[in-house]
Amino acid sequence: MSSYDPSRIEKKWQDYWLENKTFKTPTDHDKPKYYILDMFPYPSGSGLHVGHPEGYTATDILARYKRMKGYNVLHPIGWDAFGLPAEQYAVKTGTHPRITTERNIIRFREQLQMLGFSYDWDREVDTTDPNYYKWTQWIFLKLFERGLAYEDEQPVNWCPELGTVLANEEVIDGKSEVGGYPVVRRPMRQWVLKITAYAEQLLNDLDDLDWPESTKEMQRNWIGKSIGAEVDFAVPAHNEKIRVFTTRPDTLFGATYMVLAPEHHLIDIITTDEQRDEVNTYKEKAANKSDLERQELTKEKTGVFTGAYAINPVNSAEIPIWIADYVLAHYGTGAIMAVPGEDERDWEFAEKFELPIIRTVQPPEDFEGQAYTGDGPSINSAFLDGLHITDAKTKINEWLEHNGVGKKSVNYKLRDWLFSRQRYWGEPFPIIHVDGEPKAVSVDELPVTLPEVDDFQPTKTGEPPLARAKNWIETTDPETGKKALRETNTMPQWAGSCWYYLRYISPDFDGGPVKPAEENYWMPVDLYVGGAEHSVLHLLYARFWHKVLYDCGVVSTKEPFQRLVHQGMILGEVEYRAYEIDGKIISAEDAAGIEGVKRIPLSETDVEKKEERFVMKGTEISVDARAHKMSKSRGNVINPDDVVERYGADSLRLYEMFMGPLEQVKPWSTKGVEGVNRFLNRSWRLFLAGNDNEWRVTETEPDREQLKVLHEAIKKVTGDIENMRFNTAISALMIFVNEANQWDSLPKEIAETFLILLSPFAPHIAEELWSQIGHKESIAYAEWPEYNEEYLKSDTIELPIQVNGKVRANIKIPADKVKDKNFVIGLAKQNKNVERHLDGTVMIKEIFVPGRIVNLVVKPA
RNA sequence: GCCUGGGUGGCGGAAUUGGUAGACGCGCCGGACUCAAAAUCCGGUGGUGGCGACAUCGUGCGGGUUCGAGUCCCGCCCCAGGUACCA
Repeated sequence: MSSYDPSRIEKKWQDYWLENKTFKTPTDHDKPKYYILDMFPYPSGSGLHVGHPEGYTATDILARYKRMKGYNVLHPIGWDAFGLPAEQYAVKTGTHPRITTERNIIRFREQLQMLGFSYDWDREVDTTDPNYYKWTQWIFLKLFERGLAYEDEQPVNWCPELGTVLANEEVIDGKSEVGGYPVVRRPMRQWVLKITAYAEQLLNDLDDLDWPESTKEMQRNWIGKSIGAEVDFAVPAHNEKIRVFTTRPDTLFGATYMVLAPEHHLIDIITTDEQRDEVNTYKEKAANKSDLERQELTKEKTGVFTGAYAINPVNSAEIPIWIADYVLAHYGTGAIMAVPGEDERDWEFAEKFELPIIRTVQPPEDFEGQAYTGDGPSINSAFLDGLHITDAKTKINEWLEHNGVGKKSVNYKLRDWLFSRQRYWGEPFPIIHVDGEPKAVSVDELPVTLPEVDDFQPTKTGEPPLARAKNWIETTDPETGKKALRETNTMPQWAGSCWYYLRYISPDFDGGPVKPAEENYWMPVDLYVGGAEHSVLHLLYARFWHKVLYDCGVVSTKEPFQRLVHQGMILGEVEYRAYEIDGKIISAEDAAGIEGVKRIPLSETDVEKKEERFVMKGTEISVDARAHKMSKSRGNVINPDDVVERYGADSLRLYEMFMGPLEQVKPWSTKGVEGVNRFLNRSWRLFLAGNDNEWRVTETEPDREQLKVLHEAIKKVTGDIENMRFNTAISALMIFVNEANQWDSLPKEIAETFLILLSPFAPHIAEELWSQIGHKESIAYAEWPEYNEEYLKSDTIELPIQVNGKVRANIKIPADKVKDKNFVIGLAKQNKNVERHLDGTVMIKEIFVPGRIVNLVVKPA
């Protein structure tokens, strides 16, 4: 036996778990189940970073805990392996993305196994595996059959540098998220999924989910439901009408002009000859602006008059029609009625272009602003006068419907999902084009596999890379024997991650994406842990697919993920920086916005805290003190491999959980890792101590005090794991070890229970000591202990005594007397310090909370 | 601007239903062991005053409710993440 040496024991147990398939998912359905899921990683070339093990350790602790509590646990992992980096690497080097991807997966798998996670490695899924994407394609066909997948010409973000189209979410500040290349808008034939058909369900079903409120709120805002009305404004000169959507139909009498989005289809028809040049120029400018530029210029409203007039249906007033880019083509009907009196944007526009403003809601007397958006009685509104907003809306909606010029209407911000990419490394669409019409590939021909190509770049004409595979594209329709062309777009990375949680349930099933009997048992996912950056897109898309699969009868639950938790980001170590200019150090607050300022790194010993800020030691010069996001360019990335090599996987796991609450953003501290490593050393020495590593576990009966210490730990650790408060659970284990270190020996019963408590957090050391005690079986299925209330009781209880709310003494009360008010207060009054504070006062009130506190309220005599 | 979190020692963080603020860890200070160092062990550690017993201040700021507020209420300030002309 030797001292604690993680490098010696960790590999040994990892091999043991793999060989014995310790964490194979049970196939019986006799016990309660617990499905605990991690967001699967994209296997990038740079390997695991310390952010991955954070969420993965949390779920692993829970998985191990639930197994010991007698649950059947499904805890799988896999690879979200389609993606742009492998493809860009292929374009550069000619290496097939499959090669890169396989290499990265091997590395990721090794790294995850090195951390001792209890995944069932027989259920690994890989989105790039044809046996997997066969079912991604199958699900797409379901969408297609149901009319939820359609082709459309859409203005898309074309990135010439990458030679591909990017989704909005991949474009940041007008540049590509990957590489930072410029992006332009260009119309293109695309596949689109009709997620809007599920808008209402996606919104309503959020209510019953145990998710962070912020995430639910973000999804609600993204869906963006608003209730209002559609109103038609006639354009008599052209016998046309313009439909608008408004949330304030009650303000219709205040609509003094209309505005169309520059892309609106009626503009060319209604524009008068005098205005035509000006309108065309404006349209052209708007079209050439990127989304970003259009947003940037929001401060100043711009617009042009079309020369045309529409008729306000409520009062037959003739109002001018303008175009302006503050009206968005893709929201509502792409046209608005402008009500400057009650809308700030319209007010601003009206003022600039000297358009009339009529208030139709009476603002309060002290109101000094411009547009008034609050509630109040209607004015200048004929039959609506006097009614407040809600009633006015009801009445006008009735009027609109009765007169056939409008009706109540619901509108969503959510738009259909652009689902195709002009890339190689993605799932091919199971679609052929016959006579120019898209047609589903029959199910028994799935999967449609990726063809080999000579080059991974798009073609010169901008066609996707698959267009290079001539033999693959040209095919025949087996039904009609006609010539057919395969779809050359591929699916986005989201596709594979939309349903992977189902494939884990029956990874080898060949009758569908998931085996019904198994699905019925395992779904829904009981706990899903992953980054908050997926709050909207991944989680919304996956919910959408799940609902479609529910409607197809493939799954039995309406929602996939019952409980969701986001782990917080881990930042680099805290850095201290001074600012220097021309050789002089200046205060951080003075450095803002000054050119040529250099930032000088300082060590912790160079700085001190002065009131609210950090300064250079002995000066008034303030410095920056903060932790930053880990990034290669900053050079503050912590590599988990290095941490494991120095301190072992158990220390890394323990530290990541001990840093603070899981959900919180927190800075890394190497000293902190050393702290938990010391704790593991101390734990080891509970069992093996002294120079000759004497075995300290004895067959003796534990005493009362030892049981108390142990059962306090059981209670705290159990409750904390249930509530995912791992940091305080670890602190309870530390308290136990600190106490136990003072004992002469360690009774076996206590030793074993402690190891069980420790094992979800630090499984390698727990297995090792468990086997040294003499167990032949893994600790993984040991029974989780229950605490016994009896042992937690003590003979005396310390009770704080307050006088006027300030603690003046702590007194010891025999346990059987704690509820005896007279006894306790009597004892309290005898305490010297209490007596001193009661001296010369009159008692007003005696507060007695049994076992908690005594507060004597007095006033001067 | 809006939405969602969050401000507690030198640092990461604890604190059940409103009931001893600062658990646990880091760092720091002192001591033991050692020729010495590392490792380890023991003790101390919110500020101020006091030899001490104690006293006093203290959970972003200003009010309030309460016998009692980090926790509840009202009004602000600051930080982080998300989002942005959504009619």
